Amino acid sequence: MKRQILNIAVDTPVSQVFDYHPPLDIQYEPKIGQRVLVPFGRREVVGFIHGISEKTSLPKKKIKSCKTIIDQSPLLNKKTLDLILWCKNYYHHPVGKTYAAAIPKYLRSGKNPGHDGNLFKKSTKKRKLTSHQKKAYDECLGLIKESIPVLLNGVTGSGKTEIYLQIMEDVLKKGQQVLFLVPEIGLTPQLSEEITSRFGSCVGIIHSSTSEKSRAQAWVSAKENKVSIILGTRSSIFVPFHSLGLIIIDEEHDESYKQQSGLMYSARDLAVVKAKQSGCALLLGSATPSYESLLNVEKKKYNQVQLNKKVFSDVPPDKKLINLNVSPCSKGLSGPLINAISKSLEKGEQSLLFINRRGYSPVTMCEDCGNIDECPRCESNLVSYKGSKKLKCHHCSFQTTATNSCSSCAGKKITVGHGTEKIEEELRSKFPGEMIVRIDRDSTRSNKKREEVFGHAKSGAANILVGTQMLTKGHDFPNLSLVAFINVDQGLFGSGYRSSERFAQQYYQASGRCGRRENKGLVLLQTHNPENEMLKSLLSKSYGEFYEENKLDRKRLGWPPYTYSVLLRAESQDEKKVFNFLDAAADFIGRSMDSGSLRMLGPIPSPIGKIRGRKRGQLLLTSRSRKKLHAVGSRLISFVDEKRLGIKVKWSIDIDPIDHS
DNA sequence: AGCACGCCGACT
DNA sequence: GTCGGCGTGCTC
Repeated sequence: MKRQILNIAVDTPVSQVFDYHPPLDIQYEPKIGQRVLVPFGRREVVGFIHGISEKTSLPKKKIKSCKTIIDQSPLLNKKTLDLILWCKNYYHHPVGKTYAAAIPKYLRSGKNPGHDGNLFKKSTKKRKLTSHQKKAYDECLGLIKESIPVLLNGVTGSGKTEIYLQIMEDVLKKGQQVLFLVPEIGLTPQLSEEITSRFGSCVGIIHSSTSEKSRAQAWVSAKENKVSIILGTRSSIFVPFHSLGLIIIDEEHDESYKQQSGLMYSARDLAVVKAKQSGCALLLGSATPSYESLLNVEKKKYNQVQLNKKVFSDVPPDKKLINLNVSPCSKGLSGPLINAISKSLEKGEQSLLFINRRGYSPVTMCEDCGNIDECPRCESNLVSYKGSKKLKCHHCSFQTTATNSCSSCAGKKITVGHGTEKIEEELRSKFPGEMIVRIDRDSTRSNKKREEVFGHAKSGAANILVGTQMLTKGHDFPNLSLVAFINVDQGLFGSGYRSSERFAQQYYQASGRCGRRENKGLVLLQTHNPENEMLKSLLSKSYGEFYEENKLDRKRLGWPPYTYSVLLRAESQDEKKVFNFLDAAADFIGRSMDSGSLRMLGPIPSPIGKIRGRKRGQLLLTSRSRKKLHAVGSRLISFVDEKRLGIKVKWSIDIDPIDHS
């Protein structure tokens, strides 16, 4: 009898699997999904059994034998394998690289984590649902059985979390497991506390600062049905469950569900695939759903449950525009805004100022010669930091000490524009003695600092909060009565087709958090375009109504979700190599595509044309037909592979990119 | 991705 | 003479 052939996926950037014989001294019967140790070139690597067959197209001499089969029972079950396979095909990613992206490093190195023991359940303290919550809960429960995703579209403060938790409990009672995905755990500590305190040690937690070993432990525990819940960030979508009954995607609109390098998957989209493949329920939740999901509701691909009532009934906040053409700013703050903050302080309430730019100022310019400080390695201006007296690049690690005089003409340098640091400085000068807290990536670097800063913000000790989008993500500030957007124009009218959606989400998320209980809130928006129709809609309408209006532009211009898109990127020190590659790709696509069904934009230099000394370019493909786009992608990859076009440049393909840059 | 091989420049 | 730079090619 012939020896079996095992098709092994190895972590290497080629599209093929590698054929091996089972080990000579066979430990376990080979099964798909097991890890194996194989000789590969002159090293030994861990691979995965991807297929088992009787024949191979290779000469027998070339085929080596596996050294060992690591797992007795496969590490990866059928459902996880199906998802990995789907990923490989959909995202046009090399087989072995797809396995590598899906599986924790600890397990990929062949190690086994062992168990951490005690699995007791804590008593669950169920909260009583309001009548509106109960209605939404009942609807969700009914619709979840229809085997299509349910979008729980519930305004900020409507108590979505309690609904998730009670649905979870129902699923757990049936003896099934739950996967609860969140955008970033660091941003929602209260949620993980709530879940662990209710469900105790049958919860496995996976996020960016979970150790490699604990991550592996959570994986294996889920597979062996030793934990009932996995709470985690996007990579948890690949956890092999023993008997998964429900996936919850909290804040489904959040862009951090999309991986931005390597296997550029969307955990939210994969959840849809996984739920379908494994026949489990899927609940997506948001106060500001993505346009993709809202369109899916319209297309009846999702069921929707709406929850428009807050748990604590409140008066909606007043919303006002501040016309910056009439009320000039001092370092970003207009007179009316200063007055509003004063009033809020007098009442002992909190103010939140939103500005999506960290640092002191985005531009530093010489007053005399107009010279602007730029990064020597990137096509980007250096951001000034006053606190640390530095100029930093936000695209690479470059930083330099700030000087007062221009390097070319010795003139005086001035800062142009404002970031969180400058707003903070101005607030301190206008409101001396008040506790002001700045919340952005820079001020929350360490766990300790993050806890300190958020602690002050949440306890109400800090009267004024300044921050980036970090502030709008899932935090409750009980004493908040004023929310102000410093630079509306940059957000709402920013470049990229998604900027208005993104700003609307930030706006509704932040403004939904102000004015709880009886104190009426106020939302202020500083703008140079007070007559703009889109801005007026934002103020007078709900998120859903704004979407109905705003989506028409997206549809008219043919941007996602009304079309699908693929972005081919390339980078190299040598700009010629970048465009040789992209031109060849564009030429190939031009020759092979059916006219009309595909739109090609580029090749063009990327919006940031150079990062870390490497020139960057891109080629965008859009189409109404996902199928066609996928076929073009496949052919393009084989073409690049065959012609070895990719050897001189670093290139990548991004399926369903979140923006076209 | 690793890792080796191979072919050119500037060192003891 | 050879140490080492990184371009090229292969891994079942």
